[in-house]
Amino acid sequence: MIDPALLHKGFPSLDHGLLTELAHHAVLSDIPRDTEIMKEGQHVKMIPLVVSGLVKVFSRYDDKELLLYYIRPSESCIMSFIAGLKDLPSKIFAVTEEQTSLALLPSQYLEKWVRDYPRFNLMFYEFYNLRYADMLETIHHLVFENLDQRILDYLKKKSAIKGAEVLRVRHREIASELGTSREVITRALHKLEKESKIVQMDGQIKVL
Amino acid sequence: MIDPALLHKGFPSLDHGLLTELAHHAVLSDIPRDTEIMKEGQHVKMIPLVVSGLVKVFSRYDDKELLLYYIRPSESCIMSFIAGLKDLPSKIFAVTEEQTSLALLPSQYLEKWVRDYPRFNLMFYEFYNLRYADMLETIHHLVFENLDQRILDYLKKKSAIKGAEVLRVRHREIASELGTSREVITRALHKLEKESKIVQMDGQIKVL
DNA sequence: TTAGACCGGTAACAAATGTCACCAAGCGGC
DNA sequence: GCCGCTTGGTGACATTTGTTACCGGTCTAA
Repeated sequence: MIDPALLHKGFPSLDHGLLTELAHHAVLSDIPRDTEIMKEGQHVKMIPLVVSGLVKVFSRYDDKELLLYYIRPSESCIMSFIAGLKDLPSKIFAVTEEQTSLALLPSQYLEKWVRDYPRFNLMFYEFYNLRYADMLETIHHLVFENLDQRILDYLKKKSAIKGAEVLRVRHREIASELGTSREVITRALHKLEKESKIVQMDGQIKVL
Repeated sequence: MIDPALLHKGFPSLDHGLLTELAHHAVLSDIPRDTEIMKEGQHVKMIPLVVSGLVKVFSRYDDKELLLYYIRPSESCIMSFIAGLKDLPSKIFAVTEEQTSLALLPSQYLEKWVRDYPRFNLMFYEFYNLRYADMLETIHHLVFENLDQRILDYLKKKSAIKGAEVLRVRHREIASELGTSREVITRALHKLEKESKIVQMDGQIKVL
């Protein structure tokens, strides 16, 4: 049971009845940064609504990873929703990128909410749309852009999401999130710097 | 107005009330093969349910394309659903790959159906899941596989979807759907043939 | 202080993919 | 037949990306 007002703040489209219903069954969970909250193959009992913080969702194969998208405050994880609704295993990984606060909804009530609350459905359709758009964008980058451009887009997006002009991010992390290797990133970043598209200074990167 | 029995056949999970409601407003449309039924930027007034045939969905940039997924009988296009629900423009293209029969649902009733028929929601969640899985798979192929393996997977999938062991497909078409060029495909197919993974004979390809 | 860990830098090379130029075979229309 | 078109085949080359093997700097724990 959590405070309905807290939910209302992040999810203002939900009407009163649904809000109290959700708040009644939800559990609030504070999670430190860099914590894995979902891994591949895992079955899900709780659907998380992100109240504050930031969650990174990615795919992994062998040792290689690829960033798929971020889940921001007032959003949720549709993989959990799917998995909860049909008791399927997850195909992706999720890690908190910052200290994050989640409202956890027990998946046993999902069917009821889907049945009784149209707004609940509209909300999750909205979340699906976000992810569909994200995945499509990711595919676009992969197919139609070279690595330099991908890195640039990645940095711009990261700046926007973090609300920071200057990024403190390791070459190794960029490499991992773009599914390539550290040396390649170092090389490309230097090229971008020569082309005056970014500036690097003591471990920080700024997109121009 | 179309025959509810026709809809029931392809979408047996829908209950009687919903079925008659949908059938009442739906329009049946037969479309020849290789017809573009949705293009980027287009606003959508009708949500298609595929009754028979096959629809190919892809992304395009400049002259380059990439196959995203197929929409098969008893499925629908979630991009239309999104676009219909929120009057947003499409970000993808869709083309009939075979002679195709569609049941078109006017998007003006979407909100009502979402509100009144839980099964309607469950059905579209199911469609979303299909697409999410498809896109994730596409990303996997792009990031974690080389071109040879991608081609092989592409051919296998195409065989499965068409229900044909032997494929009659142009090198140029494969190239287009994988977002690369014809020469590259020709070269790779020969390599696969040398490795005894496929056979090519007078314009046909068989996966072994 | 030293050992180990991480970070970024870099050269040289390997492999994968994209591009260009051209050719030959088949096929349908006239 | 001949023309124009599409299809596939192929070599040579450019470009992009991945890999390997180093280096030196910085930081921290012992």
